[in-house]
Amino acid sequence: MEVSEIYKCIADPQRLRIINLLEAGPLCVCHMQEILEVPQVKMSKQLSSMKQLGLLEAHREGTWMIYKLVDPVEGLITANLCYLREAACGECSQLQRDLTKRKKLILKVTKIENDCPQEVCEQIACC
Amino acid sequence: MEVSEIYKCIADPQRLRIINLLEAGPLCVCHMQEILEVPQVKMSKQLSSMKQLGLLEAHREGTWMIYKLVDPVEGLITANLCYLREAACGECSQLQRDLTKRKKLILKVTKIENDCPQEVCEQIACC
DNA sequence: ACAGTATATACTATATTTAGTATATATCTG
DNA sequence: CAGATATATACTAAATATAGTATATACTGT
Repeated sequence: MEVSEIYKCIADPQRLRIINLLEAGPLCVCHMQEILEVPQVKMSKQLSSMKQLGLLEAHREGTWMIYKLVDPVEGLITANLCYLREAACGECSQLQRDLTKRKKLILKVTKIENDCPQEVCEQIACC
Repeated sequence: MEVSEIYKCIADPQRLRIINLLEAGPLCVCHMQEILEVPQVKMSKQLSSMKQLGLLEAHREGTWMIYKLVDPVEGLITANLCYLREAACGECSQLQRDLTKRKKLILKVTKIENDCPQEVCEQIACC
């Protein structure tokens, strides 16, 4: 995997937002969709292209597909996210907002099915 | 200037090589052309697009245009270059080779016109 | 004013990326 | 097995980016 591919990936604001979310923990497609407010096709296509690139992995859990970040180029992604989350620009504050939204969503989902321990849900958003 | 624009810029191997060169100091178009071995049009167009983006600045010196890096987003570029120069991938070693080539070229150029102090040439490659 | 060198731009062809609609697949539930 | 939910894919239209050829501009030295 070439570094230029990684940069091409994070050069798209939408994809950067996906990576930002997944860096905080695995998520299923429908939750990402809800957080980023994008149509299903778009989300699915972006995820599958990033998976093909080797940047993401996925496994099925019932009808859900849980995606997670692989970050193969020795933390290049992590380093940049770390940087961007601190930075003061429009895109950067969006990343922060997405993370907040992610937390709220996971909490909400956890409340519905109260038999699932929150630690688990926080990690894989399984229920 | 949006961060995604910066990433879009370094996502192109050719442009990354240009940025890598300029991070080591200002250079004129013809020298970059010689180091990267690309046709004049391509070089010129890439430089002008990066200039329009606000990533580069240029000033004329005789018939030469000297370009230099502006790096406006608080060292995002510098941080990544720092990272990439250490990394072990094809693109990364190319960056190292370009820097070596740059040094040699500047030395060669300096020898021809021996009335110009080398310190100056190293910095702006003026002669 | 002219020839030479360095650089930029206009225009065009081509390739790559993105977005949307419709449809397919996979899994679960009753 | 039928209906519901979640996700993926095929196909197409549209937008963007890239590359090449030819031409223009800007400056220097004669």
